[in-house]
Amino acid sequence: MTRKSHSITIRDVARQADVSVATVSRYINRNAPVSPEVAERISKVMAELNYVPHAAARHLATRKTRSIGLLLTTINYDFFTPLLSGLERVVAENNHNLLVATYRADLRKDYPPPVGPHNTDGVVVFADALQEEQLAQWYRMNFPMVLVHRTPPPYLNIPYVTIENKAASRKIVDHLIEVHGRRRIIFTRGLENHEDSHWRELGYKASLEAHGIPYDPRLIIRGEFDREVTYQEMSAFLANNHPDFDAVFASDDDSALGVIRALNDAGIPVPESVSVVGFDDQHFSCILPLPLTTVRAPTEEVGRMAGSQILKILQGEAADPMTLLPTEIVIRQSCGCNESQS
Amino acid sequence: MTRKSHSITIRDVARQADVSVATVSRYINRNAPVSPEVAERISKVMAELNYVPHAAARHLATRKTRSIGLLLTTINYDFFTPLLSGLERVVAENNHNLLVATYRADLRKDYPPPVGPHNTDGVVVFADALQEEQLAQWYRMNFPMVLVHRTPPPYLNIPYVTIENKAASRKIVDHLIEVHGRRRIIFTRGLENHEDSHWRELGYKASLEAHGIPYDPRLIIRGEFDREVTYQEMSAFLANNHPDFDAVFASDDDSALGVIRALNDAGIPVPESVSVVGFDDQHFSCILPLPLTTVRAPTEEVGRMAGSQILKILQGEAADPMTLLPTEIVIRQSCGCNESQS
DNA sequence: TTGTACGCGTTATCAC
DNA sequence: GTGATAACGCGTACAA
Repeated sequence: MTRKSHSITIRDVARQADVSVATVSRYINRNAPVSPEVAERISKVMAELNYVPHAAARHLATRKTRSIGLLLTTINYDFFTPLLSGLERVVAENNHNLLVATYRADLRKDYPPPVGPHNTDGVVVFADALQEEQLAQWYRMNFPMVLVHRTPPPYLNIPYVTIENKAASRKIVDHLIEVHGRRRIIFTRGLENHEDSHWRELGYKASLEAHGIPYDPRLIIRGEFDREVTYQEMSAFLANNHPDFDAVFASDDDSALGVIRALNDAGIPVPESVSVVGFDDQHFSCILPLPLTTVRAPTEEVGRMAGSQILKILQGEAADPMTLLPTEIVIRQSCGCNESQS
Repeated sequence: MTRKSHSITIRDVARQADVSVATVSRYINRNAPVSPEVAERISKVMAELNYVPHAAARHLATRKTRSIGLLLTTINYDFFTPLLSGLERVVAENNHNLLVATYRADLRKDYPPPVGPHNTDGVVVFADALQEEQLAQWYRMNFPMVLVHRTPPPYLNIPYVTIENKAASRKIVDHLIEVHGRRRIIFTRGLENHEDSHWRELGYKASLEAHGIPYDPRLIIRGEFDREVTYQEMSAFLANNHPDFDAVFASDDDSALGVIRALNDAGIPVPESVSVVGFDDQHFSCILPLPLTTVRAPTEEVGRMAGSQILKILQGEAADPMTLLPTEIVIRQSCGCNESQS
């Protein structure tokens, strides 16, 4: 260590305020009484010097980083905006920092995740950003975690927050069937290994079954929660001679846009000939000239809840093992209804 | 310090591998030769112990955090998704972490920004997240910064990356005038203190002037880059007896949606009676049933460039003082054109 | 109420 | 090529 640091430290403050570093520390952390006049002196010197405690040193001494990590698979979807927004707000309100990182467990098995015990006090893990093995390891060492849009494996008691997928999916498909008389309904799958997609498909099947409609695997289309992929797949479906259909349940709103575009390309009138519904109620969904009938997912609240759960754990409280946020279907016009938009 | 830490340290590795901590450190950082067999031993022990170096300790010793901060005013807009995505990618590729934080300089004058020299090696500052005074202070202490969507005050030589606003705005208004014969064009302003909005307005004015159309302040509407605000303002405008108009240049696509909705509510046909154009080419803009004529802003690249600039600085290289990314107008249908959508 | 001194986990500087 | 060991800046027993 040769290079004398030129940054100002607590020692500089102490010297100028003519007290010990301990006193300055106490003043900063307000964890022990400091006489008013000394406090005044310290405060003034700190302001003069623009002193800000060095985080790393603090972390090392405290063994707390005051920051929490968010582990995502990708940042490509607008879906993440409300999630991030909600999480950041809660985290910031509690004077913590937020580290945002992407990680594809399947791609980088040899590298450790970019956020973890070494640089955060806890992490929020989205969907399948982490593999079970990694979850298990952190679980064993009691590292605080909260899962979002994913349930933990049964033997790992990790708190999670997710949304109600199945019932709402079933309801929206019910609507297609009962109100609009649709019976040949396509489902565009989301990403594999993504529970949301899985549950939505189950809701879809449940509805079909309840109405005595046979499940036809030819009506299941790949979509990956991606507008472009869904557009391609839907177009391919339409191009070949395909089974009849009269509705599409897209696994999310973004895919629904891909579906609609493919349908438009093919000259199939929506919603007259084919009803289209989605999931999420994204930012754009209500404003489309053909407003989307969809399921409202409280994504921002998922972010907030994840934040408050992880903070609870950090404060030594027990987190709720499971937070299941309600969803509701919102009927607009892409299904064929003609209600006023909301 | 009472609580003996149970985390495994470099010392544990050293002991088990039967070498000194210095050697382990050398192995980890590959900054000095280590005999192959020793390397092998260390490597094995590290894997067994799941050892990950403690970031804070490293930071303290190195005086480098290996993380960069992103300072935003808010995360409410989908606009940030590509920005964040681009930035995160570059940052991660260079083995750095990304701290995302919001800060409203105007609201919390007494609190220091959540990211800064104390916990990052450098920050990317969006628009007016920071006040000049703070910029100046960090500049004086040589703290690495890159501004995005903002130019630094003239006396602060801070690198910035932003997009070409004025020329594109002028071009899109030219289009309205020259191709569609519009002459009474509304501009919905973005946020105050936001340079993008400012430059877009200048482009708007330049176009008017070039065509000999008088500037009418009554045609300037508040919008704040927000769909809802713009909707309200536009509706209010329409409700009172207002001057004639035949087109709207919205300061961003999100506002354009608010405009269109207000117009729809009022029964004014778009684009027949009124052309509407936006700015940004957001994710949803091309898929609208009335695809939006707008300006394509390379927001993801702004993120990437900001990342590479700040990393350059961290590596001791000089950053480009200014990075001005080109924009291009994309003609779709909301202006009245009937081109195929892209 | 205040000060002294040690430890947090790592890097880097010496010697060897 | 390797091993001791002093920093890095801060928090906190413990003593006063």
